[in-house]
Amino acid sequence: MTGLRRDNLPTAQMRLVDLFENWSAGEFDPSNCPVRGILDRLGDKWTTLVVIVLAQRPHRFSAVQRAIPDISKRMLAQTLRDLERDGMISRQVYPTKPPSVEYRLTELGQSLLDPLVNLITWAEQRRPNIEGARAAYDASDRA
Amino acid sequence: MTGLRRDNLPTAQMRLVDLFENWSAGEFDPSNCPVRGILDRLGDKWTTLVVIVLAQRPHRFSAVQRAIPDISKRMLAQTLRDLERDGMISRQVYPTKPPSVEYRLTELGQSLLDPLVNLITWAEQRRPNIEGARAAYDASDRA
DNA sequence: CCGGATCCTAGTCGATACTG
DNA sequence: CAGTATCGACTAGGATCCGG
Repeated sequence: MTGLRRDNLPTAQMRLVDLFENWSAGEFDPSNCPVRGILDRLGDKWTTLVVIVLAQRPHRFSAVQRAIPDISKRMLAQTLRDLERDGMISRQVYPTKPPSVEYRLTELGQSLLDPLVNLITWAEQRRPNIEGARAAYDASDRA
Repeated sequence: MTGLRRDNLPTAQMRLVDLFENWSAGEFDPSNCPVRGILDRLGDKWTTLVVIVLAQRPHRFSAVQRAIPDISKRMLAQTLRDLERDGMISRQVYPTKPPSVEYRLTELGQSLLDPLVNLITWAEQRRPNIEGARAAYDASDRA
């Protein structure tokens, strides 16, 4: 009942079992975990949105800001810098007057779109379940 | 050069274009964005790890803590509660003495494993690229 | 127009101590 | 064993001003 038989498991689960065992073998040093860094970045509130916006087409700084109305300049600049540092987007400066800077996804950035779309699709499909579960939980426990 | 032709695009990108246009049509209210809530949760530093641990098999509270050595009781309890609230895990209390509580993924939680594995796989494959880009960026800009 | 630097607030997380 | 309560440190993030 507590064990896990490897046969007849969904492939995703099997993959995770393998991954986890590999990590555990290496003492599972969390700072060395490749997933943490990636997911932390994706979860940092703006990165995903910026990637989605740039997936449409290259954008200038203020164009990104118009596309995401509730982002501050500070966070936009920081998010763009981090994404550039990770090689996900490229920054092209046109020394016009006034200057303009165009951001676009690199090939690496494009390659993120596939898993990202999977996640978004999952979120869309399962949103009713999640919201239902939340409502039920809140209703029962509030007593 | 700035436009985006719908033909001959990767499917992932096309999906995103569609999604984004739908969102924009509704004024893109960020608080109504289903993805934000999901990704925020996944990015909150522990959720993903806990899901991965529970994907191996059901765990008791302290077993999860042993599997993730650097999580505090406080954060573990909170993460488990949030996941339960979202219907991703179920909480089974055995009124033994001393009490024991077992957590396991629900069907909804299991369904997250597929997109999650995609993301992890992507992160593993692309980690050299990301780390290389980081090193290059830091080397050039430090001047 | 683009974005860096500064200041400050508000939420987040960890350590510790305590309860059922 | 399985949590909760309280506190303090840390930090993400918004507002604003400034420079290129």
